[in-house]
Amino acid sequence: MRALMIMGPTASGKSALALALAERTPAEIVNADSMQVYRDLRVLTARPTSAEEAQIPHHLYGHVDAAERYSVGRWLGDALAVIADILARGKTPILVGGTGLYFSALTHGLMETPPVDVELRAALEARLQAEGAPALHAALASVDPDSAARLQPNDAPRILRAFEVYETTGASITAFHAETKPALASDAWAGLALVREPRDALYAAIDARFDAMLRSGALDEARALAARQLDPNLPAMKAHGAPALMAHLRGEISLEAAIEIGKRDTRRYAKRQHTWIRNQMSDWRVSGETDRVALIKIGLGLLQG
RNA sequence: GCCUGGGUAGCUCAGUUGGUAGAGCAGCGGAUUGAAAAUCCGCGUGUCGGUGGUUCAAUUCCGCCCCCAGGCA
Repeated sequence: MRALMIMGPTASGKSALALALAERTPAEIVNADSMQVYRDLRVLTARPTSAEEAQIPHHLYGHVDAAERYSVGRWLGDALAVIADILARGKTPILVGGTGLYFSALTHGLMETPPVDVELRAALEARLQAEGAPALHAALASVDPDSAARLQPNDAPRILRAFEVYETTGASITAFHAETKPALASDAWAGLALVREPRDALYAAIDARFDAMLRSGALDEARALAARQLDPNLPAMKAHGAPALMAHLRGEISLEAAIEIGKRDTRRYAKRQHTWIRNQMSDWRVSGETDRVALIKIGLGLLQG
């Protein structure tokens, strides 16, 4: 028994495929999407419906509050526990999602470092605010030249991370990377990555789905999220469409403009997902198949090994 | 039908005193190890409406035609 993983660009139909496969074999579904974990974002992240969740057990969907800062590390721990549990019950874990990094943590691993002190993190963020990313990058270069050399001077999150790892451990994050081990053995999983090219049809599906989200209460969801007055830098506050819809609710932009921004951000994301699949997933079965029956056949084949 | 303005990148437009053209947005390529739906790097993708003429050379000048907008009938 091994795990099946399904990755694909947003709106490519991967959740429906996972459900179809779970109906044909003893399996449970595990979320591998960084935004569908947030409780507050049911509509905007196109999470499976409660009817679908009633059909087949779903895990790691909406189990995190938007006020929390979830991360790859937390997800990896959660996912490994859920996978072990499903396997122990004699079922197949089917992981579905669009977050390439999450799958990578499972199949290629995530480095192991001690937890970072909250105050150190806050101090570095303050410094980033005050001096800007290039200054922090220059400072990093003086203590960890290897990492600074492969990071762009404006890539704030990565510079910050490299810095905090160095401050905490005294070693280069690049050295930690080199020691990474996969969380799952290569024979413990099979992966199916969906691509949609040319992208015109996918982009049309993205636009249509965003319109459908609005009819399903996306604006109300954005209003409720805005009412919580959370830090706009929290991950959940950056879900596609959320920042623009909240800006509209504040009267800053028209609804039409907000919709266009939400759709555009989603399209750009789909493009990045294609780039990831093309260049980071050589050990996956990559398929441009769109026919439902054919896809189910491919999925079942991968389950058999 | 006549007059005026306009047809240049997917869109909105700029420009070339004649030497095959450039901005914004959209888009495309890439990176990706605890924010990853994040973040960052890179790239103009073009029968300059059509056709004939003048010219060494026309997207640019001239003629004719087509299309769009507004005005007059």
